[in-house]
Amino acid sequence: MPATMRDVARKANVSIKTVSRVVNNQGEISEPTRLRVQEAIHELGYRPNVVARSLVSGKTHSIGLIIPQITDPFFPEMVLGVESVAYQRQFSVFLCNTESQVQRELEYIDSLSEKQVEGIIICGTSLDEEQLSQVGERIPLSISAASSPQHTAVVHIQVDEGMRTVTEHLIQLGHKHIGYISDTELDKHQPRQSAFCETLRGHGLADSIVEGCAAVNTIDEGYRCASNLLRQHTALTAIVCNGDPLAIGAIHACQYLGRRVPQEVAVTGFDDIDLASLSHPFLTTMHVPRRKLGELLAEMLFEEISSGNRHGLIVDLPVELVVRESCGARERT
Amino acid sequence: MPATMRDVARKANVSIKTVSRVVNNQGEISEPTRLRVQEAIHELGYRPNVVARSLVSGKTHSIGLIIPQITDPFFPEMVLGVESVAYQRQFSVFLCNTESQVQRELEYIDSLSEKQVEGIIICGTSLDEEQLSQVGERIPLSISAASSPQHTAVVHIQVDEGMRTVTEHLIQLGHKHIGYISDTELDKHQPRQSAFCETLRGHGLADSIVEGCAAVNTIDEGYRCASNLLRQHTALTAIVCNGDPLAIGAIHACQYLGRRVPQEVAVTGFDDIDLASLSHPFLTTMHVPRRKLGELLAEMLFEEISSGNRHGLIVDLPVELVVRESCGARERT
DNA sequence: TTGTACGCGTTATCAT
DNA sequence: ATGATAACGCGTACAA
Repeated sequence: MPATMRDVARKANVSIKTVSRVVNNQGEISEPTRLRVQEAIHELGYRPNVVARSLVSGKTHSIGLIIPQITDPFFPEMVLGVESVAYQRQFSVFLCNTESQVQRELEYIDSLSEKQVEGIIICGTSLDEEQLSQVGERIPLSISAASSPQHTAVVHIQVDEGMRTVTEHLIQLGHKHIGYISDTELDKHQPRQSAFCETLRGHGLADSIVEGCAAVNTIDEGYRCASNLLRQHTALTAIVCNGDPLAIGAIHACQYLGRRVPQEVAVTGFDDIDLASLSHPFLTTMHVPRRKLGELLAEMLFEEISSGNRHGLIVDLPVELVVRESCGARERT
Repeated sequence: MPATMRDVARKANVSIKTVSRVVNNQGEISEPTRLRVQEAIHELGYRPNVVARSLVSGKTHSIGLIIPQITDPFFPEMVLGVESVAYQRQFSVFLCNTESQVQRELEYIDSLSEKQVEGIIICGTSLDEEQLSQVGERIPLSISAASSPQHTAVVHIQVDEGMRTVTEHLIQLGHKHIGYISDTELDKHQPRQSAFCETLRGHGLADSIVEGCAAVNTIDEGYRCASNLLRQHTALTAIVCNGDPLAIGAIHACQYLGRRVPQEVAVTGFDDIDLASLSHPFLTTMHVPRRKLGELLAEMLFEEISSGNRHGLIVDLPVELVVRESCGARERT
């Protein structure tokens, strides 16, 4: 049973309010009583109870961070970004791992708001615009997403732009039969996928579109999907992957099927995780500034928290093509 | 201003206590009033305020998790382990990233206990046994460490055993001049390092001991240290690294210096992160069950939390040698 | 079955 | 400069 202000007050022969004053350095206090109080605090090992403080102030100095999977190499850096700016602001962050389950995401949102967090950051949500708006209505919300629900601050990673760039890159290298593998549900309304399709269509390659769907962004899934794709569509000379792990799996699949990368099949990734510069061949991919993403999301959230109103800020985060070896940009025959 | 129990009570024409009863499903309540209350709850969008609840119960249903760096590939899986068992128990976890700074670790500990977390898990601490004991004295504490401070539950990763195994492996392959690279301060009292030295000594190779110190467990640091080591000690035919990223950096250094791995220089890692099975050559390393580690730490913590007393449980977590290519176990000439 | 009154540890408003 | 007292939102004991 830790000591309370009351205990300190008794020991120092002062009122509770006086203790409160020295703890928070507010108001004028005579030097002798201040010292008496501080001594009592020290002797009793008194530490303020933030829960009680929060009940009064209505501020918990904590936020929630919801992500699908911390083991997905995309997220650690982004979490780092969030955590570091939260630390600067003296906020604590609840980490919530949904394992990509909508149900769990909803549970976490409820749990967090019951715990009176002052805001929530969601990255890689499974919720729709409607649901996000509802959440943003009652609590500051900062998300990374393609759409821009009302009441929420959002960071657009320019992922469609990026997908267009990669696809153009492959077309320029002479590819006409290009496959697409994604870990998000295949759906022409997905900005990435539609960017991919439209780029092909823009070059008169509409008929060559071929897609595969992975359950999660892992090497194994990439291997599985690419194997299927390559077996069913022998004309394929390139595979665009929406995630580096998928791409690395795809490269393995090519190697297993005896199709050389990049000479016979070109492969591209997305995100530029550490693995991308260590795979063989080195992966051509889109670089996404993940730490920056986390920092931005956090800063936007704190902006809304401190200002007290939901401006629904929107920021674009550019991505950048990193040409390495897996497309044979220079050697393709 | 969210609705409170009082608001609900007024709306439903009942006392606060009655609302409390239906919210917590306790006591007998007549069906009509229960319905009235539930309707009021729904209409007002009432959500219980966990902060107030915590103040009364003294339980916050949250724990703290302190790690050095989430971007170090060792930690995401371990964090996953902790988070998933916390989720099962309906606990929230505060993620605290110290960036390996003692100062920050101490700040986090204070902040967490002020926030009344019910326990703290620390992995990769910079604190000494004394400091950890003090923390464990006033709050359930679960750590992964080499020593076993009082009042704390600890998981021993059998890392000295592992280091011995790797070293033996190299000696058996005929190596006589073996270097050692670690990201922890070089100190003969470090269990890993002393296991390494003693194994060499046990085989009459005491004179060949050579060590390098890395600042952090990264590929770049491994590259830097291994370069120095190889230049200063040309007789080296093997390098033991206390971390896979270091080992991968070391391999790069060998390649850069024109020394083939594993034919001319053997390299071993530690931890068996994903990278280890993707590097070239594939890395021989010690597998550490990281998710299991997180789960264990969490379970031990919850055990102490629910039982209410500090038994200071101690558990050993075995590691396992994974022989891949980087030592040329079969091809060495 | 339902309500009253008090306490949790802190901050804030007014006095003194 | 210091103190008494009432909140904050909820649970619990004890009544009714």
